[in-house]
Amino acid sequence: MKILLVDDEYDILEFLSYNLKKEGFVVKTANNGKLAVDIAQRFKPDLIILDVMMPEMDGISTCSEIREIPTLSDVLILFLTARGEEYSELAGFAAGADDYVTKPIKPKLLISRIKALLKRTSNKSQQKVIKIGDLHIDIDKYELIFKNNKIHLAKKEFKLLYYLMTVPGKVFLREDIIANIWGEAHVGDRTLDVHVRKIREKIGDHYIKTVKGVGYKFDI
Amino acid sequence: MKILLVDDEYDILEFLSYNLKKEGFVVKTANNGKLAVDIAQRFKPDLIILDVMMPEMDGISTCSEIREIPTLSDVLILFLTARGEEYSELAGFAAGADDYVTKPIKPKLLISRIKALLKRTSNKSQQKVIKIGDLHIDIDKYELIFKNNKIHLAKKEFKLLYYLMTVPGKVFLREDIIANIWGEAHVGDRTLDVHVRKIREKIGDHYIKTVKGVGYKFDI
DNA sequence: ATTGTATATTAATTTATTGTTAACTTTTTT
DNA sequence: AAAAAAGTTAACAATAAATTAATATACAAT
Repeated sequence: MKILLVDDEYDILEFLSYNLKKEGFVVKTANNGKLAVDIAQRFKPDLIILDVMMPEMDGISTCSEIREIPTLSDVLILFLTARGEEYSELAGFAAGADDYVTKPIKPKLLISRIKALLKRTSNKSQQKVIKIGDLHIDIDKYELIFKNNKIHLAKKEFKLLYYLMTVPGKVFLREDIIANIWGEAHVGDRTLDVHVRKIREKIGDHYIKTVKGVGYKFDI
Repeated sequence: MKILLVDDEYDILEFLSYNLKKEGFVVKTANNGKLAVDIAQRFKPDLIILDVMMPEMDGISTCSEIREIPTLSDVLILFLTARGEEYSELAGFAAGADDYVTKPIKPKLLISRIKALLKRTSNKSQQKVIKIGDLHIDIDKYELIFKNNKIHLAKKEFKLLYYLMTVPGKVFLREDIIANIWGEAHVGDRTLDVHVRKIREKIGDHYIKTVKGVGYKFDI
């Protein structure tokens, strides 16, 4: 997976580049919008990470320009914005952004979001119904059936259980779960546990297993 | 599903093309009516999105021309019109349009409408009568029978109940319901609730279930 | 055109559900 | 035994929807 990083600050380019390469991404960088557009056309990245605030040509303009290049029309674009720049979320999505992450950047969060983004576009055919053991979850009906009885789950509970059930047996990292269910929002340390507990109350303890220090997994 | 996009403005073609491709549609574009007719014959799209206002050959003429081509006679046609162009709605439907959306275009709304449109026709066996439990709804007669008694529903109530009944059990998102029943009009936040309540008053509470934070579903 | 009636929408308020946090406990790891 | 991580509980805050009543709109009959 190829990523083009665009930011005017050299330190940030270095820092992110290092972290992304460590994850196995092929990374190229550009320190301004003009250059980014040039490089993008030759490099053909899968994802472009754009800083919103840059001198001369800002991220939004760069994004709009990229979206107009037919060969790049479906590259993913992720914005980096400073917290509190209200405008950028709207303007960014309007310009064709796929996601955005606020600074200061936590590499792990960023990587989590990137993976979610890449995955979202690769598995188009998301499974609508998953059956495992006594459980049967249906995203269209927003319904969970457990031993032939409908169980009511609140939205967050449903999303969480569904997420874990998408790959039974796989351990999902706490941080990935949070990035997926909550996105940006800063959520307290115990919030996820409380939701897990609520689900366990309804379907029993054994389905959702804790992997201490790592995360949770769904298993029979 | 194949879509042919026709607009004279390059920006709009790009913008919509990007958004539609992201949804998994196969998209081709044309920047004038003449070209559109040509491409349509070879591409055989399921849906043609036509801007009404175009120099030389406008959307309405293009639409009429397409409707006269036997192999394209049942392609769906959706118009894009600028808000306030009163005439186009009437003229458009007269020329054989299936739906229309006003600019500025909100991609989510557009996609919602497109899906509704495609579904409506793919369900060739568009059920005129749906029977579920004690209910029996007949779209032609505009009639609802509940426990062998005719129940009178106002137009909006009827459309809403019918929409939910088309796929029993499936949760319809609030935004999709609104896009489908109200279309363009900006409708207040509680309007849908009030209509749901009126239906519930007539057929009892349990048929229409609320899925908090998501939408409503029809279920027995 | 005027009136009456049905229908649709909004606004204000209430109710219910859902989500989050904080404080404390238990379990696991080192 | 200490530290770290997760479990548990209950309080509360936030959110969404239900409800009600008041208005607005549309439509038909006169």
